[in-house]
Amino acid sequence: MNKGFFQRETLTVARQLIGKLLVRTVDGYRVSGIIYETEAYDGERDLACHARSGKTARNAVMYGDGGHAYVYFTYGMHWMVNCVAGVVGYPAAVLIRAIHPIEGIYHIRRQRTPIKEKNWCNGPAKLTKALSITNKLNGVNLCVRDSPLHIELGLSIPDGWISSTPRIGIQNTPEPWKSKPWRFIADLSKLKKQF
DNA sequence: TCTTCGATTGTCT
DNA sequence: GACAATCGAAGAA
Repeated sequence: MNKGFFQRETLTVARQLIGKLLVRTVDGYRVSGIIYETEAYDGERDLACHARSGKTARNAVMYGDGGHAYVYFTYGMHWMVNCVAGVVGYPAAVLIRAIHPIEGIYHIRRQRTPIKEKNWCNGPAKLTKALSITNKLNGVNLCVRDSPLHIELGLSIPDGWISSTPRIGIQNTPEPWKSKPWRFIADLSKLKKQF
């Protein structure tokens, strides 16, 4: 994807990332999946966003240019991957919550065994495990094909396949942020019929 | 299928 | 010192 794709309103980026292909390159081979669930985190005003208390060493990448990866560690054991949205100076990102595996199934199976196949990539920390995404990829450019992690055009998803709900795992966030319908999720059963 | 609960450590107050 | 943009096992139904 070109950089302009990411330099837009965070909610637009979150919606448009549904159906795109997330590609991880490991030792020259591709491990990838179609994105079908995302969440938008939009600026310092958004009290669910990591940038709510200003710039820190951890969230610095979010303040940079759109089209880069923001990878962080949480719950003492999990990595999460986001696409930075917007332009330099405006902290915003879109969390990738779930993907449908397409390439590199062998790699994914090896990472996720003995978990059942349907649960390989249906959660933000699950897909980072499946694609071997860690803090080493924090800040990488998602717009170039030779990057170890990047986004490609994938499928066009009809609006009718997508629903939006409040974001997950932000129970202690004050309103109105807790209830903002900034989570986008596509109907996986319909998506699967494309293959 | 649903609910509960322990795991485990970087980051910020 | 508290908490976190979660996961997966175990037990109940």
